[in-house]
Amino acid sequence: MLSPRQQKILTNIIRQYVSSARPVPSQSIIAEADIGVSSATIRNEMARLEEEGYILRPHTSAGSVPTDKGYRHYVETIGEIRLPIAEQEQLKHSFNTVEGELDEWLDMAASLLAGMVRNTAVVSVPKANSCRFKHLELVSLQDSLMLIVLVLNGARVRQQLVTPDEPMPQEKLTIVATKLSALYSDLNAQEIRSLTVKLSSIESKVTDYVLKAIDGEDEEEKEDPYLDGLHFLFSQPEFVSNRNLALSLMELIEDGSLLRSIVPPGFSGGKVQVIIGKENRAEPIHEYSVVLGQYGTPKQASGTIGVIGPTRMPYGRAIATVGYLTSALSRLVDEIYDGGQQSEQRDRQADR
Amino acid sequence: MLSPRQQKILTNIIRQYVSSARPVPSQSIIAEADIGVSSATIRNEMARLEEEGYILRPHTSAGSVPTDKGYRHYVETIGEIRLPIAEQEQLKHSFNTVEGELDEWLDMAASLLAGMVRNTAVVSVPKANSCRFKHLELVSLQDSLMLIVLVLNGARVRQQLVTPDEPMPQEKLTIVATKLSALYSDLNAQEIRSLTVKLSSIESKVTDYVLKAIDGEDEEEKEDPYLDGLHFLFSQPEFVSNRNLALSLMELIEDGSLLRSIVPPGFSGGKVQVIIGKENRAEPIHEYSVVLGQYGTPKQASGTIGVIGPTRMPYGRAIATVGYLTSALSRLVDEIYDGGQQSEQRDRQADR
DNA sequence: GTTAGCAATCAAAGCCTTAGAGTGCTAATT
DNA sequence: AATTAGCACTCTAAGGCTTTGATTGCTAAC
Repeated sequence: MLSPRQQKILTNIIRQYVSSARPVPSQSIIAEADIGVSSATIRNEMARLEEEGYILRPHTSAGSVPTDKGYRHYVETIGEIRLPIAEQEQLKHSFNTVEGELDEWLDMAASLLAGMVRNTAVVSVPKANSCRFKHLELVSLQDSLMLIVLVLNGARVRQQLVTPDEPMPQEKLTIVATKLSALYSDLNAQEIRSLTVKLSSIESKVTDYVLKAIDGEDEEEKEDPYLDGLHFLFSQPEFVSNRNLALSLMELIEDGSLLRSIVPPGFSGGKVQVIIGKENRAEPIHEYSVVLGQYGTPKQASGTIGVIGPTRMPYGRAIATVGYLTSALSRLVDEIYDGGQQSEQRDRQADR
Repeated sequence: MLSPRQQKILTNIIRQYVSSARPVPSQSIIAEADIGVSSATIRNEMARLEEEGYILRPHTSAGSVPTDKGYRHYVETIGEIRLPIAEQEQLKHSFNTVEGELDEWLDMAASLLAGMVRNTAVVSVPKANSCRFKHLELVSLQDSLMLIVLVLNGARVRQQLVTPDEPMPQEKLTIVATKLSALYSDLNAQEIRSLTVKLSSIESKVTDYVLKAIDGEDEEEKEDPYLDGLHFLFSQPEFVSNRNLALSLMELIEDGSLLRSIVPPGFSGGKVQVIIGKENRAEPIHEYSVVLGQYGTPKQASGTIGVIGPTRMPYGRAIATVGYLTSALSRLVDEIYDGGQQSEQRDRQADR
């Protein structure tokens, strides 16, 4: 519906508005976009763009500001975006400085994303769709205090302090742990429940905890996501003009309910998804946009990574970065969860 | 140096200013403080308080605003403060809804503190002054990936993914883990290093990780502290008047270097410490105050809990709450770290 | 369809005035 | 010597008015 020239103008308006945060006048469009017409023509086109709802004007004699619809059109038409090789290298490099634990990778991902897009980044902990027992360990810390360490599939480690009824020496605990580890190996909660083995008091106490923990994993994710770049929310000029909105957004973020209200109902992996302004379900983010990716695979485990910021956001960069990090984290999850495919795994190793 | 009446006036100015955030006029002092003099007398006293540096005036015809010195005096003279019983009960109750992991207790502490004082709360993870090996477990996740789970004293669990050179069946790993667990039990890094036992390739690889982990614990604390109530920083009127300051503070908080720059060099447990405005070492918090407590004991493990907010802060409440939470967390650390004293432990149990 | 030219529009900044909150000072009072 | 009533003085905050400058909308010519 938009002529190529209109598109070009719209795109240019968005580019300029994203970086300057002020209405874009027809003059600076001719200056920046290499289009062979005068400012008057641009103004004519602008009038049409406004009629169609792609832009709006703060007042009669002001420049153009993109609307949600304008951004939407922009996002739909930029097509595949890749990060420049140099920046990919940089990300890869930072990523490689981390070692070991999943947490740190996720934290790093949030930090990189926030830095690249200069907005707030959120990374949720991957949630496995099936939770299986892997291993159990009981450690006596002192006579009447012991630590249960539970390893689930996907290298998830859970721990809890427990006070047994009577003191338990380490040897005894080791025997219990070994027995239960063998018994429950690779089972899920339901399968463990259906076992009809006679258990001692301590064994059933431990089993109770194990079941509770696995059930907990299967339920809603309660774990707080990794956050970074919160301060960007407040350095943006949008914050000044609408303080209350930014504040309620911040509370949403802090109490951890952000992702729940952001992620749309039918969100499944694949492409990076962009939700712009009023397209958001949650009221407090009607003036914000979100760029979301899902990493991992539904079969194994999957988590969400995203950026949130004012609708005036560098969508290209955001989409590219989220896309890049999505595949990086996917590889990671794959490595941790899926042992079967040796060949694939070698690929991954080589890739890093 | 201050007459009782001057004290009374100063205290009242602070109380009012803390809750209203606007200069306190002589009128409202007579209204609130039950002092048998006229506003003219108050004004005379105010003039003297200003000369002495306890208060200052935004301009000639404005009311009083406390200075750092004024707050300092106030804090020195309020004496022992206890939380009202009702609120103690409430805290205790919230605390008891949490179960199990240390992390959750700390998170809860931050959340409660922030809520009570309506400011940003920080709780650092307790750092043990000595780190000892407790237990080791190796879990095979797939042919070429294994998980090392290391338990240290104080119920600290550390984990790392490792790719061994050759596939290792679980049985083999269990044997290795059992052997090393027995060998290193209750030793610290140095003692482990001084052992001269011949180790297999896999055993020494695991040992390397163990040593690295223990060394890491002994070093600077790198773990991010628990944060809550960040949004309070931005709902305060102070934020509007000095946005840049609040922003740099927020960056400080986000990159985790906050506690390092807050905690004064010779800070050791005991009493709750209050650092007001310019008394802070770090430049970005010269208009903020910090109320700090140290929990745990130097002998076992200790962490820091604190509130940070504008100098206009409810010091009484803050000190009382930090004090309360300090002892609550101390009990917790004691329970986890110190097994020797049975009698003490029973007390603690009864107390909850 | 494009464009030059110019009047019309509007926000932002500056300036002035006013209102009122609150003090400082003086002189009277206890 | 301390207190206080009373009043002039000070200073901010708010409102209104004007000016400035950026930018458009429109018209008429190309």
